[in-house]
Amino acid sequence: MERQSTDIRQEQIKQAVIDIISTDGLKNLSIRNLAKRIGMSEGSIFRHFNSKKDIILSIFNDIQENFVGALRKIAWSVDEPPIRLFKYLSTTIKYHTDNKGANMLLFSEASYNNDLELKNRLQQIFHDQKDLVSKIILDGVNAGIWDKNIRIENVALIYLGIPVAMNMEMLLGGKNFQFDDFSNQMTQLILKILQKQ
Amino acid sequence: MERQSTDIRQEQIKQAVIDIISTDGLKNLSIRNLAKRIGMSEGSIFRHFNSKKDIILSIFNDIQENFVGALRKIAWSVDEPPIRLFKYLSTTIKYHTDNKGANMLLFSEASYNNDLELKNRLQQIFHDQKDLVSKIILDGVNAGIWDKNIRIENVALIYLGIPVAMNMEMLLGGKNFQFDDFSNQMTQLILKILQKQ
DNA sequence: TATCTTTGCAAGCAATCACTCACTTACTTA
DNA sequence: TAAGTAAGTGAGTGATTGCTTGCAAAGATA
Repeated sequence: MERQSTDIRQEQIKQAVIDIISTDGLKNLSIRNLAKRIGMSEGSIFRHFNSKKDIILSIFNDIQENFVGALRKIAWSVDEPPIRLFKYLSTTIKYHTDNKGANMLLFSEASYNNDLELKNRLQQIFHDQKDLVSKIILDGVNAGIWDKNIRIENVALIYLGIPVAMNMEMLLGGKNFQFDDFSNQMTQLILKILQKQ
Repeated sequence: MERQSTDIRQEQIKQAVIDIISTDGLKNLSIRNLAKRIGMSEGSIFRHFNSKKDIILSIFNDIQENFVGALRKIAWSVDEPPIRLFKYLSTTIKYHTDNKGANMLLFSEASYNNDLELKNRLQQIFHDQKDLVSKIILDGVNAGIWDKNIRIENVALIYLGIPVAMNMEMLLGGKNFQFDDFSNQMTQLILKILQKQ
C-alpha cells in the first residue's frame, strides 16, 4: 500500500471504526478487521495509534469538538431561548440519526471494557450536553418566559433521555425517525414542562 | 464440588452473571470467570446451559417475568391514573437503582454481540414498558383527566428516557439517586406534560 | 548523493475465548 | 442390589484477540 501521512491514516482508521460498528457490530471491531477494511496491514495501524483504546479516545475527542461544539454555539447564541431550545434538540437528533446510533454504541464499548479513562471522557460529553441545555433553560427563566419553580437539573435529565431512548429504539428495532417532525414534537413537550403555571 | 440440581445451579449461574457485570464489567463476563466465581468447573456450566447466550436469554426472561410483570400489575390496577403513573415510575426507578445499572449493561451485551435473538428479546422488554405506560396515559385521557391532544407515543418515549438516562449517569459517574424524591419529581414533570391546557 | 526519519509489511507472540470430550462420581429407580 | 441417569471434572480444541518485532523501502533533509 502506498505511503500516506499519519494525519490521513488516522482519519481513515477512525472512519473505518464507525463503519464497522454500524455495519458489523462492536464484536467485529478488531484491529484485524480494521486493517482488512482499510486494506493495510495490522502492524501499520499501530504506526498511527498507540493502542486500540487510543483510537476510541480520539473519536471521543472528535465528538466533543464537532458535536458538543455545535451545541455550545447554539446555547450561547443570541436567539430567544425557545428558538435555541428547538435548534439544540434538532441538532442533537439529526446528529444521532445521521450516525445511525453508532456513537451510542461507543457507550457500550466504554462500559464493556469498564475503562475509567473512556468512561470519564464519555461522562464529560454527557455532562456538557446537560450543562448547555441547562444554560438555555436558565436564560429563559431569567427572562421571565419560563416557570422559575422547576428544577433545571430534572428537565435537563429528561432532555438527555430523549436522544438516548431514540438511539435505543434505532439500535434494537431499526426504527427510523423523521427527525424534523420528531424534533418539533419533542420541543413542544419540553416547552410544556417549562411553561408557567 | 457437591452435586446440586440444575434448577439451583441455573439460579447460581445467573446470579453470578449479574455480580460479575456490576463489579468487574462486561469484559470479564467469561465462562472461566463465571465458573471461578461459583467455584465449579467450566465444563459444569455447560451441563446447565447450552451456551453463554442461553444464560443471557434466561436472564432476559426473568426480567420480563418479574420486572415487567410487576409493571403490568400496576398498569392494570384500579387506582386512579395519576396514582398508577407514580407507582409505575417508582417501581421502575427502584428496580434500576437496586440493580445498580447491571440490567442496562445487558443492553450493551446484546448490542455488542449484535445478536438478533438477544436484540429482539430486549426490544420486547422495552416495548412492553412503553405499551403499559401508554395504557395508563390513555386511561387518564379517556377519564377526562389529561389532555386529549397529546401524542401518547411521544410521552411514552420521554418516560422511557428517564430510567435510561438515569442508568447512564449511574454507570458513568457512579451517581446515586434518592429514588423516592426522584420518582416524585419526575412524576410531577410528566404530569405537567399531560395536564390540560 | 548520503543520511535519517517515517511508513508499511508479514510473521509471530502470549493470552483469552466459548465450547467439547472422555471419564468419574453421586443419586434414582427398577 | 444392579442398572441407568444426572452432575462434576480438567485437559484440550481451534479460533481470535491486541500488540510486537525485524526488516524493507519511500520521502525528506543535508
